[in-house]
Amino acid sequence: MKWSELSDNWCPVARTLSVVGDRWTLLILRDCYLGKSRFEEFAESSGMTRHILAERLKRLVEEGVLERRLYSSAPKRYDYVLTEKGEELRPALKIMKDWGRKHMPVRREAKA
Amino acid sequence: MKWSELSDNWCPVARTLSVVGDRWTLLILRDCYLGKSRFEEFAESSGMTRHILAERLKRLVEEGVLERRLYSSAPKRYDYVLTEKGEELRPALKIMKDWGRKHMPVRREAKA
DNA sequence: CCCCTACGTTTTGTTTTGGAACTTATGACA
DNA sequence: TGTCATAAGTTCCAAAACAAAACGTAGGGG
Repeated sequence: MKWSELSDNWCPVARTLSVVGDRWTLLILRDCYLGKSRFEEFAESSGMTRHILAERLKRLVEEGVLERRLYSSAPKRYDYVLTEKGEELRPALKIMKDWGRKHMPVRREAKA
Repeated sequence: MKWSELSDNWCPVARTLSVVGDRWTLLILRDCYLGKSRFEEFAESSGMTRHILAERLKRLVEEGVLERRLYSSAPKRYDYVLTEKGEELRPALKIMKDWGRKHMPVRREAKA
């Protein structure tokens, strides 16, 4: 089954996952909730490749979770801000944060 | 960056995603919260391939989210039940369900 | 015997991802 | 004016993940 098919699944969880159901997308949202909005910020913070980041941002904008906003006109620079729709997923990330703190202790040091 | 590296990330959300950060894994959890526990039930309900399902179940058991339980000894049959750790993610799925209902209406019919 | 159930594994080919270099447009500095 | 820096992407190719379908295994029932 493919992503696109999931978006019309009978189950609302599946439809949600058709938008945010991969680790990179959820890490982008985490960064948004932490106040980040720029391409370079997302790339550095999450450790994902620019390739994947660009693709995920595009989908999040298409789905109305983020809004692409011109923040500098010369040179043209865009950033990404949460819509109300995007804000409404914040509690889900909060639960994942608490769950991670409780159940997934850090075992070794990592750079990212 | 790979899954394994995410598990030692400084961010608890990232560590959580190292376990449940893909659509199939979260769909398995959804099925568990709906009361399903058997391999065939997961396979049919979610539409994922048996290959992927087996791999995800294995990881969920390794991470202590599910428990593999012998429910028939002849022939030997196993199913998968939520641990307390797994139960604690239920609220996150609940939020995704509500979000999907509100923001992701079904556009066409789909079989799965 | 032969087919059925049910939890998987194997195989083969396609799609997605990872990693790194490259592009474009502009500002800053000398 | 030339060179470097910034920042948002794009392009390329190899490696990894995935999809689909067949196969394996260990019984049970007719």
